[in-house]
Parts: sequence; structure tokens; C-alpha cells
Amino acid sequence: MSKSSPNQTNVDAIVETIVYLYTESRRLTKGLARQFGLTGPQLTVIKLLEQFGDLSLSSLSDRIRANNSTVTGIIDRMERGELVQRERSASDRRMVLIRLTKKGRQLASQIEVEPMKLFRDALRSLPPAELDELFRILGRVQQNVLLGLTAQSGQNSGE
Amino acid sequence: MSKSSPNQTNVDAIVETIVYLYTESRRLTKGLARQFGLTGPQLTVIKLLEQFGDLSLSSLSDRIRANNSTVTGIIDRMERGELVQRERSASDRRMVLIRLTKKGRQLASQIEVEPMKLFRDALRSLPPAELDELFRILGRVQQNVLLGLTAQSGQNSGE
DNA sequence: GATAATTACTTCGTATGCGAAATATTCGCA
DNA sequence: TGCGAATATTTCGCATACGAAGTAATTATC
Repeated sequence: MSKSSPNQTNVDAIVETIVYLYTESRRLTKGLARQFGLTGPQLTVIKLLEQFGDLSLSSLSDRIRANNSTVTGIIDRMERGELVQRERSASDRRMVLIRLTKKGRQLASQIEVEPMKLFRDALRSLPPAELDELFRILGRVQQNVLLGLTAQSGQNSGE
Repeated sequence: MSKSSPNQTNVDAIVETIVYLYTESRRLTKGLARQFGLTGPQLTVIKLLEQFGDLSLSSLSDRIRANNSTVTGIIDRMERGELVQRERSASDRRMVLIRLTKKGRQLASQIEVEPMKLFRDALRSLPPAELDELFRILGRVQQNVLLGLTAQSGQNSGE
């Protein structure tokens, strides 16, 4: 157990905070969506469709970072609730375009809540300098992840 | 409605990055757990039990930030798989203590993977100064969130 | 221009994940 | 003591969420 370096403590706390922010934000969005008879993902979908117009199922999956099979289910239920409708693309008949119904569009325009609102609000209340700093550092973290972290054999200050 | 300010761009990017890191980390953990016949949450549970010893169901829920009803299901399946066992607490017979079985303990000792490993590795590769900075700023973000939450529960949000 | 490979989506089985209601136990308090 | 409030867990119904396998349509390859 040589996990007790100060760095490790920071890492633990940061991960803890991120998990907290993510799960809490989602929980809040879900609660707000519920006031309109929607679920969290459903709210996200109608806001995306409102913003970008008709989208294919897979581009929708990409944007909400979920599998096609997951989104198929979400759209099924939304179609049943008459929030959206499916339409085969004429140019490529494999594709299904998802379109807001009148009811869906009206609901979307009625709700101002953005996904992860809790988190966004907290970020906006930071001083601009810190926001920049956070943006810079997190970009770096993501870069490290993308680089495959196979370079981890060289790093390590703790163990 | 100041959606096009430079700050907004930062906020969007930060949220995007956090969501990416969170979901990707979880996906990776899940994949690693699968190599041992476990799911992501199951891996988290046996590692927690290994570290802290027997835990009540609700303290387990707190630690993994899930509802009791969710954890009940997870423990059900783990019990079926003989990874853990339930035992009523003698001091308070409402409580159920979750305990690793021999099989569960052996599996836990065999797996070195920590939850959110991808994320942790990326953090550890940051310069210590940036790690500190990140820790500080995120703490502030969380503080803001907590303030927002209590402010919200104190009043009926205008709708 | 037929066939293999690819792409877009759906279906199925299983595992979270949540909230509301039910049950069992303990605590608070008159 | 007794009884209502609080606490710990389970059960239920529903909505994600994923991966594997299946189907339909398009593209690539010869």
C-alpha cells in the first residue's frame, strides 16, 4: 500500500469530484425533465433536434454518447409519446431520420433547461481566469488519455 | 442569453471533456472487469469491500453513489455468483452487512485495476502544479454546485 | 452485374439505475 | 409503556445502457 503520496490524494479527490458533478448534474436534469413528463435523455434529444433539425439515429447516438441500440429504445418510447416520428431517408433507405412532432417542438421551445445545467452554472460562476485554466488543464488530461497512456511506463512519481 | 460569449465556449468544451472522460473511463473499467467475469459496479464493490471490510448496504450505496434499490440488485446478483454474502447485523437488525466470500476476496486480490483507471492515469501524468490547480478549481466548482443545490431546495423553482 | 464487405438500424438478453411503496426494526417522546 | 416517526432494506415498474446477433440497404470488388 504505497498509495498515500500527496499526488494520490489529489487524484482521488479530483476523481471523486468529477463523479459527483457528473452524477449530480444528471440527477438534476432528470428531475427537471420530469416536470414536463420527460426523462433526462428524452429532454436531451428534443433539445438536440430543436437545435440541429432532423437527425439520423446514429448521429443522435454519437451526440449523446450512447449505443444505437440504446437510442432505438429511447426513440421508440418518444414515438409512442408522439414527441418525435421516424422517417426513412429517401437518399439512403437504411437511414432513419428522427423528426420532432408539433408536440415535441412545442415542448422543446417551452423548456430552457440545458443538459448538465447544474454543472454549467457552477462553471459559469468561476472567475474567467480559472475557467481558462480549467479548460487548458482538462484539455491536457484528455490529450493524455487520447495518446493512449502507453507512455505510463516513463512517468510515475508515486510508486 | 449570452450563449456566444468566449466563456460559453469554454464551458461547453469543459463539460464535453468531463463527459468524455467519465464515460470513457467507465467503459474501460467495464471492459477490464469483464475479463474476470464481473461487471463494472461489481468490480467496484469487491474492491471497496477488500479495502474497508464488511459494509452495510447503505454505506455501500453512498460510496458508489447509487440508490439502495440499485445496490440491492447488484448484491443479489453477486450473491448468486457467490462473490459476497449477506448477514444481518446483530446490533441493528435492520442493517445488512455485505461480506466478501473466499471466492470474492481472491478475485479482488487478483485484480489490480482501480475504478476510473483511465482517468486516474491521465491525471497522474500531469505536472504536480497543474494537479494542485485542478484540485483547487474543481473544489470550487463543487462548492458552487452545493450552494446552488441548497438555494434550489429552499424555494420552489419558478416555473 | 453478381457477390462480399460495410453500414444503419433493430431485437434480444442482461445489468444497472431511479423513485415510490412496502416491510421490518429501532428511536423519540409523551 | 406505547405509539408514531425515522431508518434500513427490499420489491416493483419503468427507462436507460451495452454487446451480440439479425435484417435490410448500400458500396466495393472482381
